[in-house]
Amino acid sequence: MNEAAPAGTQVVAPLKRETFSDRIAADLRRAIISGEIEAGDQLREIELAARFGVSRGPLREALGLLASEGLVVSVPYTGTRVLKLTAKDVREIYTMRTCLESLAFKEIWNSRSEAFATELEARHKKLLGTQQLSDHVASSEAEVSLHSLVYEFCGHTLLHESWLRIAGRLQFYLAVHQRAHGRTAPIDDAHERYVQLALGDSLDRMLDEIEAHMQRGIVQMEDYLDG
Amino acid sequence: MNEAAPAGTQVVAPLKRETFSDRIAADLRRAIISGEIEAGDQLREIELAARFGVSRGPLREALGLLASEGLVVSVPYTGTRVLKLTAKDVREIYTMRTCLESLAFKEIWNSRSEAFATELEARHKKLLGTQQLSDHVASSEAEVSLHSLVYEFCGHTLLHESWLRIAGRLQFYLAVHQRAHGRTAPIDDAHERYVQLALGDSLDRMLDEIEAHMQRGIVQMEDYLDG
DNA sequence: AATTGTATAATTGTTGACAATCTTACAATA
DNA sequence: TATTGTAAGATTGTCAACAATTATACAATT
Repeated sequence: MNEAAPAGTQVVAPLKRETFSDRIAADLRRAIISGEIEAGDQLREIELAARFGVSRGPLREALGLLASEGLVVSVPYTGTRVLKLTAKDVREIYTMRTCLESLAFKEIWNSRSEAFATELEARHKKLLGTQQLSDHVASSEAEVSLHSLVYEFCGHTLLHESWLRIAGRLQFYLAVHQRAHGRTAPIDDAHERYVQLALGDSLDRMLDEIEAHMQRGIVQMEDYLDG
Repeated sequence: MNEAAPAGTQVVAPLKRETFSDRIAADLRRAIISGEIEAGDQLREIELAARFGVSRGPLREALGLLASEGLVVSVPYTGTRVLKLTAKDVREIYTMRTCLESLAFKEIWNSRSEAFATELEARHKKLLGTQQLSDHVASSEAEVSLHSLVYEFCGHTLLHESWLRIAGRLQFYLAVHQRAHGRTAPIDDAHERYVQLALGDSLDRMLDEIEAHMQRGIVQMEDYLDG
């Protein structure tokens, strides 16, 4: 092999040109989260290619992206289906979140900016708005967006990337769960407390809140499965 | 309230048929980690397709897999190049490892099996062997394999998956680093201590060791960059 | 009725050709 | 000299047809 790039030149913000597969992956993601395509459904390549007006090549690439996010699972020569979440899956999502989000707050704690605070409150307000409108999809998106903030600001690229890889599954679960419940109203003031502590002055209390927040999420899921 | 065996058809070990892209991805991974393809090199699809005797379709899929592992980075219409690790990248890998491996040990601690202990010592012995042979590739693989064990045994699928997604980058770094150093001999008895504590009876001491282990890794990397 | 074998259909895996985009070299211009 | 425009080449993106594999229906057999 040959030819590395010149040592000095640093690639900055490649300004990625959008390719078909990106748009298709986004559309499919939306369709899955909104419930238009249900959990367990098979995603047929020919059918979807026709629907999006492309050939199977780019479509396969889009499915590959979704598979890397865990939203679909594909078996060679058999097909790819929309993820069917189990209770174990959800528990794992929450324990992972505890771990990742704690690290994110540790990383950002001593350099929380004004912009961070502003944006955090903006996203919180947006979440409250969607909850009042009973818009399940927008609500799940807003909740994920609220929690995404710390990953976006903490400056830890790998951590942010790891978060993005499970954020889709979380949003999928939240949307499904809320649809099943038939409500989007918050069960308590958890997010108020979350925002307040995130802007407060005790990292330890924030970390405790994260753990408690996730634990409540697990309990809520298990209650739902029992009821 | 736990555990599986739900009604309905359960997917049992799909026995994945191997497809071209899997084998190609594995071969490319090996070539990248061994240094046959150097960091920063461009991976040309036509050239690689010819080398592996396939068309560009499966090859592109293989590149997609490597991209999802972070071993290569691709820009639309421009190409995909082998990852060039920065000091920041390496620091992030180690802080992520601290976070993930701690969770893994918390999960497994009270259910460590006899098989776990046996396999841990087996992999440790294998690591020592490769280090004496000064085989950089095998040594980096053995070291990653040693640390992989806890993820394989802890029963946390999502955690394991997250680990696999950074394990390739870690092995890549270890191999590059060891080649640059020209040695594979351990700098201290870190792995002895790691194994001993992993089989010991204090989770807290194990967690401390993980943190220290990763911190040493970062320091070692920074020393190398300065020297 | 349950099981097994076989032909058929449906679906994914793979290929080679063509289109779109980027990179490079180089001449024209100020 | 430095800059800009342009054309050629190289590389990736996309497509439509073909091959390999799996799933289904159904008859034959026990």
